[in-house]
Amino acid sequence: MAVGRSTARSAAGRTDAGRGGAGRGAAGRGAAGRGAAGSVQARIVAAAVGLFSEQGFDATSVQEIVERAEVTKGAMYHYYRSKDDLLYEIYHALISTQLTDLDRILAAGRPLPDAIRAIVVDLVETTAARLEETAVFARESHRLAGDRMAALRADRRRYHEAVRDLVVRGQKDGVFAASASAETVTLIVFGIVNQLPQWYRPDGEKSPRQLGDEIADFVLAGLAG
Amino acid sequence: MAVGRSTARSAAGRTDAGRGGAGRGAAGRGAAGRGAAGSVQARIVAAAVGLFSEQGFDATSVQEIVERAEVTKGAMYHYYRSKDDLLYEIYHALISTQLTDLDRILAAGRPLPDAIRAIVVDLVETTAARLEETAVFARESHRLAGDRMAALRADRRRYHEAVRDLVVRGQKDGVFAASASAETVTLIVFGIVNQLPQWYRPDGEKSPRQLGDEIADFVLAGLAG
Amino acid sequence: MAVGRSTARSAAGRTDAGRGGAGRGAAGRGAAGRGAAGSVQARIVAAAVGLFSEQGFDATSVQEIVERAEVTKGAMYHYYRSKDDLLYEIYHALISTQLTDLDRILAAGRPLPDAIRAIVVDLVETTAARLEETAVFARESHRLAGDRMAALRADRRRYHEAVRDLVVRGQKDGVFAASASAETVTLIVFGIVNQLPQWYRPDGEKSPRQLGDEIADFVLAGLAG
Amino acid sequence: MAVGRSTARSAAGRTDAGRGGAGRGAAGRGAAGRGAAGSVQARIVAAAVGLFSEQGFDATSVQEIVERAEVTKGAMYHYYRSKDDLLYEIYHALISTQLTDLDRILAAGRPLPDAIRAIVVDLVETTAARLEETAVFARESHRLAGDRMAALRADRRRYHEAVRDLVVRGQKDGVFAASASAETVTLIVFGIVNQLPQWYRPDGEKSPRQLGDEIADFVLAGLAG
DNA sequence: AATGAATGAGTATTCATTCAT
DNA sequence: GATGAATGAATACTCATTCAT
Repeated sequence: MAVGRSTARSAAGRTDAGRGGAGRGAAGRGAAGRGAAGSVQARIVAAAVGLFSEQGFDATSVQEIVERAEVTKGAMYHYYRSKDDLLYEIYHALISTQLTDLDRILAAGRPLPDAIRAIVVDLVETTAARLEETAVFARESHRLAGDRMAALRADRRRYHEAVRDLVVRGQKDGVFAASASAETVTLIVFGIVNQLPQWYRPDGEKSPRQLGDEIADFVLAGLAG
Repeated sequence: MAVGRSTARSAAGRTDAGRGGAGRGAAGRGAAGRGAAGSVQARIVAAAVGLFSEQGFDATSVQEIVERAEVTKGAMYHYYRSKDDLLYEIYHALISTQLTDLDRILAAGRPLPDAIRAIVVDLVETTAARLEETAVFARESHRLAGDRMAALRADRRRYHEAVRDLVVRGQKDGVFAASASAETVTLIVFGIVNQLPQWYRPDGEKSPRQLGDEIADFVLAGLAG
Repeated sequence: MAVGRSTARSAAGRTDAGRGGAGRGAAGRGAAGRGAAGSVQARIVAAAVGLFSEQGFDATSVQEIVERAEVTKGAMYHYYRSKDDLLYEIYHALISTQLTDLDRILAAGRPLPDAIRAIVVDLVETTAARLEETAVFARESHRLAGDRMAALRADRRRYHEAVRDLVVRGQKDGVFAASASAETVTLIVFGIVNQLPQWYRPDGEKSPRQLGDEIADFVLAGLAG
Repeated sequence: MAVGRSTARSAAGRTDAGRGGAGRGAAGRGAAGRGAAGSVQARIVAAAVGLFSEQGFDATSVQEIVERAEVTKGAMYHYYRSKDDLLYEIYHALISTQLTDLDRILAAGRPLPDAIRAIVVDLVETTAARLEETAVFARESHRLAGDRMAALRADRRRYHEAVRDLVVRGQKDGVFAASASAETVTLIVFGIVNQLPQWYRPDGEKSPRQLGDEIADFVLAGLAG
């Protein structure tokens, strides 16, 4: 759904509101006539996420994307200006969700260790729910360079600094040990999350919640020194 | 030097050994005639590592590699069968070094926490010394899939299992807490190392040794529970 | 106005006449709602002329035309069958005006040198007033080849032959020298006019009238031998 | 031949000297195996000139060029960086020849009317010999805009100014009348030449020399006032 | 040991146009 | 009268690789 919202930015103006509601259950001839579900935009983004995560951005051709999405190339370029634009949508959707969660957790004003645990668990859970997006993001993060991506870089930095500040406060208050610098610990935490798609398997025995707790245990124990 | 050894493996059949000992003397001429230092092979691999780490494997053209290496395309294909072959060399050189170090550390038979620390510090140090190789490795690891890369996959798994076994033994002996599973902890450790190229800057204030100790502190504290 | 008349000819069947007289009043609404002046058709043709003259026909996309005209693509295809159709309108409007002027001049029955001067001055003046149209015409004249353009080719030939006949008569009467053939002189005159858009600048110091006289002086001196 | 020389600029280094001479009569397997004559570069340029003059630069696809040249697309891009590069070569070859001729004529130091006649005749003759190149040049001259073309713009301006200066001197000396400005006359002369490809037919009854003299007669008569 | 010409399949993107609404 | 989604063929250009020399 967040995807739908964000794609509207590059689509010619038609938002989800214009589609989903009542009275228009058929969602257009095109969608109904295809095997795949969802709007044209959603199908394109889903196909792109899947392929980018499997093969990498450069190794994925636009041809492959439109074939998997069962859409013509022209249709794709009707909604997205370029292949890069598609990547932007993917990044944007992922970061937006996580930032919203972060703000909610910070607003709750819990004790530091609880806040850290909540953040780690949320990161692990949202990442587990969006393994492919995270894989793409981690692998192609150098593409955040252009002007287009400036807002996303800022979002990412805000998340990073929020976590680091929590660690700093904990070290000042004596709740956390200072053996490792707050910056290093923060980088470690994001490093762990970014690597998750490399090894976490959703069909494994551990639930995302369990894994999140396990990682939070480890991180908090490390912070306790 | 390790690079030199490994490239012989992939030379298209006309390896040094195949040419007979006599021709050896001429090898230096090409290198001396160019502005850059090192043998032709070394220059090619160095150029490839640099470009792969900056732009990714797919985004790097053979043309770019030979231009940076100041070598003709024909020359490159004289030494390497393909662009993939170049990637193999890079992986091989990195894994070989780290496995050799691992064996040395294990052979020393130190107490478990010391061994873990030694491994983490060594990984951080060798990674800091080969940031680009590690960046390539982490990013393009899915390319280990083919037959060609089977040996490398096995090496990597051996390293992984050695570390996990140390953790398991520590948990059995009660030296380490069991709150996080040995497998998860191991994956976390390699995750941290693989992410290092994303944020470690060699010109920063921390030496690799310091950083290695800091990370080892964190990991051991996490293991201590 | 000439444009307005001619476009009716190419409208896809739903011309004003076809719609019935009643609907006429609404025609102004669209124009008033936009920033640009003029009817939708006039805006489209003006945009096309400008772009074709700046970039050439092939280098101009329909998208660019409708953007400059502040019109949707669908609207454009409502009025014009194709991009070629637009070119036809431009040619048609230009040639019609000039042929009308020619007939007026010929009908006046002045002495030969005066008639030649009047024609040259008129050509220079109407060309200066429609520099862009002339630029398009001169550059894309090979597109007059198709069936569609047959009438325009005939018009052009009539103009050419009228001028040549004047020269022939002058040479027979001894008013003009015969050093250069009448055909060559005629081609030279049209060549000069067709090239005008390449160098005549409306904001320069010479008025079209002055320039026309200067060129007529030159041509008549050449004819005088 | 001039074409061959100029293309060497963008070819990888192999000049005509490396081909044409003795001992290599076969001119390479590729050339001998094809129906068309000449080196790969010459065939490509010839095909491009022909198509550009027939259809225009934009209307001509690279595919068409390589098909007519009986060359693969890759081969074309081996020798020319882009389609624009091809245009540059065509312009360059044409302008170079004409400038060389101009310098020879100016160096002869003949009386003004004779010099003007020599220039006009030479322009008409070289243009008649390179009708297609001139057609392309006249039609696509707006492409001289980019940085790449700066040298060509300068050459063209030099030619223009040389002719204008001759006219100015003639007017000062009283050899030529001043009814039309020197600048206008110069523009007229080049206008006539640029338009030549539109109507001159090499299979017609007039030889280039005859036509050149006829045009020179007309121009000199115009100048005499 | 090394060159550079040549290949041909593949790339992302743009195009004029159609059509249901 | 006008919209905008959708098409599919065409575009210029790049690629890793081969091969005769």
